[in-house]
Order: sequence, then C-alpha cells, then structure tokens
Amino acid sequence: MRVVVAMSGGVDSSVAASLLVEAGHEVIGLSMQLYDQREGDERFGSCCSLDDLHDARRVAGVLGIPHYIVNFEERFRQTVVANFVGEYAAGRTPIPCVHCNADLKFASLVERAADLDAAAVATGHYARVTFDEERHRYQLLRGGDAEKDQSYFLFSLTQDQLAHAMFPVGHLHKADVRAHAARLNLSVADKPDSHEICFVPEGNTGDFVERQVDGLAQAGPIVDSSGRLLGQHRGLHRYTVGQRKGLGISTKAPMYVLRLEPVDGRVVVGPREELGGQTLTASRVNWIDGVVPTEAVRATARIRHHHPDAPAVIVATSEASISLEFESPQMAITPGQAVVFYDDDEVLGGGWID
RNA sequence: UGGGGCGUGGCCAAGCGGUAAGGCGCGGGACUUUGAAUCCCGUAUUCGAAGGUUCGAAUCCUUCCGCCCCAA
Repeated sequence: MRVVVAMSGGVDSSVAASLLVEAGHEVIGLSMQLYDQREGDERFGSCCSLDDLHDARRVAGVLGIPHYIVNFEERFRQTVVANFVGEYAAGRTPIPCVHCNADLKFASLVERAADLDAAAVATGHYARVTFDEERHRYQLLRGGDAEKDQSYFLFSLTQDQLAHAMFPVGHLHKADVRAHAARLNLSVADKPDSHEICFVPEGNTGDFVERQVDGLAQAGPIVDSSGRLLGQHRGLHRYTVGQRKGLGISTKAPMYVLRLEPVDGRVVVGPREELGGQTLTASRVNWIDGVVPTEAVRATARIRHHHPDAPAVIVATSEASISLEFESPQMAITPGQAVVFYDDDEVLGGGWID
C-alpha cells in the first residue's frame, strides 16, 4: 500500500519510514516546512529546522524513497501559532503539539497524501492504533514504551483520522528505535530527542508571544489568595498555573501560581497546598469512539504530559464538554492544557481544560 | 541627650566566644516532542561602622551611624 510518512528529520519518523519500507509498503516521505527559514537562525527549535529537512532528505535517500518538502507555513501560522498566541493572550496555557498533530499532520498532510493516492499517513509517534472488530471502531492506545508514550498529544484524533493513521514505531521502545537506526547506519541514530516548542527560538515563549501581539506586555500585581500584594508580574502570558520559578517574590515557603486572572490582569499565587484541585470541566472534547457516553465514565485521566494518570469520574455535559472529578486532588489543573481519559492503555478521549 | 528593642548575602532568618544553619529568590545543569513541576549543583572570607578585650568575636566592651516601640 502507498503510505506517506511525515518525516521530521528525527530518529523516530526516520525509523518509522524504514519500517514501512521493510514491510513492503510504497513509501513517500514528506517533510513540512513550517516557518520562514530565510533568516537562517540555526537556533530555531529542534523540529523542522533547515538542518532537520536535510536530515530527512538524507534518510529518504538511504531508504531509497522519494522525499518532498511541503510548505505549510501559512497553515501553520493560521492554526498552530495563532492558537498558541491567542491562548496565551487569553491567560491560558496552550499545547501547540496537539494542534500540530490535529491540524497539520492528520489534516493538511492527509490531504496531500490523498493527492498522492496514498492510503495513510504515518508519523513517528509513540502510540498505537488498532481496529476493534467487535465495535467496528478504531482505537488509540498508549505507546509500547511507557516512558515515551505520546498518546496524550493525539487525543483529538477522530475515527476518520485514525483510519488513515499509522504509527510504525508505536509499539517499540526508544532504545530499540535508536538501535534500528544505528543498524541502518542512519545519521540521525544519535540525534537528541526533541523538546521544547519547535517554533519558539531558544525557548523564549514570553518574548515570542509579545512579538505577535501588541500591548501584551502589561505588568500587574501578583497577589495571594487573600488579595495581599506580593509583587509585580511582567505580563500574564509569562506565567502558568503551577509555576514556581520566576515569580521574584521571597516568602517563607515557595509560592506557586494558583491562577491567572486576565480580566483584572492579576497573577494569584499561594503555597503548594492551595495548588490541588479535584474537579475540572473541559470543552472541545473528543471521544475517540465518536460516541458521547450517556452515563458517567470511570477512567483514569491525566492533566498534562508526563503526569501520572489518576482515577476519575467523567460526565459528559454536552456533545463536546465534560465535567470531571478526581478521586484525589491533582496538582495545578491548568486552563488550556488537555485532559485525556484512559481505560488502561486505551485512550477514551480528551478535551481542553476550561 | 527619658526608657526599651533591633541592625547577619536580593528578602526572611539561625547563631550569642571557637572560626557564618536553613528557607525564599536568583544562576546553572538533569529530566521533557507544550507550558510547568521535580531533582541536582552553585550562591556572605563575612555578620551597620570604627576602635578595644581575647590565642580566637557575628557573638564581650566603647563610641558612632541607622531603624523601631513605649513614654511625653
């Protein structure tokens, strides 16, 4: 079958491509150009930089597959970056990776794949898709490597998207992926794992957001939950719930951001004990099944990547919203982050925390 | 110019004769395909100033400087 692989230039997608080739598929490598490369800033993030595109091309060469670069700058700006900046401006904390997956890799890229008569789009994600014969539904499962599992970032995929998705390294462990790359003599075998936001230079999110939105750099008060003034902040977009560092206030014990109050322009902080929360509501909820449950769902839920799942009860309050109650308090439930529900290894769905 | 208390790194703060705890903050690192958190390392040759006593002082004495409280 003809398959398109999204090649980022990293080890995972490179090995994904090679596994597909080995499985006998007709593989076409596509790399997304996501932002203007002309400035030649080499310290641009670790995904999709000019060097990464070269790496992807080189791997494609070794594998003997065609490789194309698709220009998604405009789409990227209008979807991922716009959402990212808008969320910060609204006092929320976004996850660009989820939008990149949903809006680009499994949307725009799927369209390109269709143009190429490809049946599926593969990526290097650590997650698995299976088809449940009984329910006639695709299932999204955690990656085989619990440490590297990326199912959290894929919660918004629909049945239709899952039907066209392949995760060739999803069942593997990272070490095996690297070993495979090394066996093939791929230059990217030892390339460091990517982290931090790929389009924000040097991880300086605050400056980046300020460049996109005028008048955002509004200083304002940092107060505790009783309203006592403790210091000044440098613009709400520079803070997130649960944050401890960078508050610049010295107290008896560490202070954490409890919430952002965009209307009043305030950052509210408090001791760690005040950071726990047991309930939340979420919007733009996606149920992987495509079916909204009519009864309360007992599941485990995680409120951020690399956070332990916790038992919870979820009630659908509408087509695309839920309310959720944890059995025990969770630290720093953050608006803008995703809450993803699991039944063991299966992703049931997820949504955006209000 | 009556009485009492206090001045230790950016902040809070131990120590009260034996050669500067700790916390916060800050800096660096680890971890990490979001933002965080977490963890590790670092952060005062010096204790308001100047003298003195002592083998030895931030710790005792003297003077000065600066705060605060109570009286009036």
